Amino acid sequence: MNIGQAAKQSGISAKMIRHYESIGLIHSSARTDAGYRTYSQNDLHTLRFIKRARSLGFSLESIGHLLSLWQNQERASADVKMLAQDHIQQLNTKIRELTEMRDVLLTLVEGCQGNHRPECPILHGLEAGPNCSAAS
Amino acid sequence: MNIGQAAKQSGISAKMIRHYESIGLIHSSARTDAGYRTYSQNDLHTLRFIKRARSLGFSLESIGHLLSLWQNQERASADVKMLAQDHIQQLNTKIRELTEMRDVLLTLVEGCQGNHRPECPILHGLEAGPNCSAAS
DNA sequence: CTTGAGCTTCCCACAGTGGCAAGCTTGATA
DNA sequence: TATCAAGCTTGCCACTGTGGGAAGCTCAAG
Repeated sequence: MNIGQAAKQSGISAKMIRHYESIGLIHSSARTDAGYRTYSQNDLHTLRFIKRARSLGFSLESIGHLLSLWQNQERASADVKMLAQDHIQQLNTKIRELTEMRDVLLTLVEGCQGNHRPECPILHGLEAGPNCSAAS
Repeated sequence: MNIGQAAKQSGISAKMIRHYESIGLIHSSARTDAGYRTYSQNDLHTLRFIKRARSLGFSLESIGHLLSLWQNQERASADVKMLAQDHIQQLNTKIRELTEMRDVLLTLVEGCQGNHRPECPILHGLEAGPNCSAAS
């Protein structure tokens, strides 16, 4: 199967497949005499694994670790679990940060008339600092 | 005040202040004869505005809009409000995505023994796709 | 006058993805 | 068989926002 087919079937763009190869995330695929990359079902399996890991927000670096654990029959599930928990932590941190931002913004927006006049608590908030008293 | 002072007092690194100037987010500051950038209280005010907008997650592009509204005495608060609401939307979308990722991962992690043995539901989940039945 | 801190510009890096261009291959059709 | 479109190749540039470093100038204090 050529790269276009592999892209369609894995959900990863051809561009990205080449990129993943270039950074060593996946092994260099086989090539035809003309130099076309060819992909086996096994390769496809790996690409799908990557696709799903990406969709859970793992970084390419973490995915590298996950792949090597996946392919290592002697792995300890504890190692995988640690990676996953670590990522959950990061997700929670990010979620918390974004939620705080949103809540501050919501407060500001609620106070804003949103009319034709220039008076605007949102701008005042940015000026004075919503977190001015609460440090930064 | 030199750029170093401005950086300390605004919380934006000197590096970034120069960058913001280079992309036109802020006006080019005054210079001494020797070519050193100098910043007034007014400039500092602007930098702090940017700092706070950044801390609420606004993109530099949006901050450009916010700045011009801020400096325009004839703005309509409705315009500011729209920008803010738009950003809240984006934050909510992101929060939702990350939360979904986290929840899927939590489910996988719960099923994993996390011991010395290779059997690992997390890897199975990545293989088969946690969202395999639920589309992607 | 020397020294060290601070400033200048310019280039490189990161993660992850997209786009474009020049040139070759492949397969089908006229 | 000649040709044409679609698909492949590599390579370079873009984005966002930030940091690092180098080479060289300036300023203030000793």
